[in-house]
Amino acid sequence: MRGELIDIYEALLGHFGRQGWWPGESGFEMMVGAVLTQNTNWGNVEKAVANLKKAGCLSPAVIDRMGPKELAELIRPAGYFNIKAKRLKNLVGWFCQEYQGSTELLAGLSVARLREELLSINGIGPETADSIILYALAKPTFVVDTYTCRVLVRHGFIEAECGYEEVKDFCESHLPAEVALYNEFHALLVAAGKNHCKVRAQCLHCPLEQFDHYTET
DNA sequence: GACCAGGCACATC
DNA sequence: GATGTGCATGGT
Repeated sequence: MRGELIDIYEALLGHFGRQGWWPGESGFEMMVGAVLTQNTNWGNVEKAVANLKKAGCLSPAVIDRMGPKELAELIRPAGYFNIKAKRLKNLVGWFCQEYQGSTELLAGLSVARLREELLSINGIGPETADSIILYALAKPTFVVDTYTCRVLVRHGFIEAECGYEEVKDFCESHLPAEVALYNEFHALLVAAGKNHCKVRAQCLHCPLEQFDHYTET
């Protein structure tokens, strides 16, 4: 018995508990964090966000006006700071120009429209777009990342060759479209991905051990 | 010192 | 269409 996707969720929730994502005090801070965390440890993102706050720069209008060099200096701890400064400027420029830097205005759009617009911005790929829609705007779209794929492949839910949209469609078609569920599940998959080896090594009660198709990779 | 971390765009074949 | 590469800091 492989179990259903929702069983994986329940097992992870039971083991790791609620993750409380996304860390951030405002929708805009979450948008910024979504770009800064690209291929980057969250601890480093927090340092960069703290720099922005300390400098009084964590607002759409300020970042929109800043020079890319100045912005890059502030976000240096997040790594890839030059490219991320450009990406942030692209995102915030669009946000200010089209939506007056208002997350309320942005949240008025449909998920499909938001995805289309976000994906057209250079530097915003599918995971960043979905993270913004789900976490900053609280609208239901499933966020896929490397951990999602790793865990779901291990348990035979998807093929290793599946692309982003395929994995997303699979998850959305096997779960109720609820923001709170999508939110928590993604965070739990990250926790599972991070803790996987440790959990397997140290305990006989890996949260997913009950499921078949379990293979070490 | 090697390896990894909550990706993405672009060049090349 | 698939595969490879640059981007960069900070923790383990």
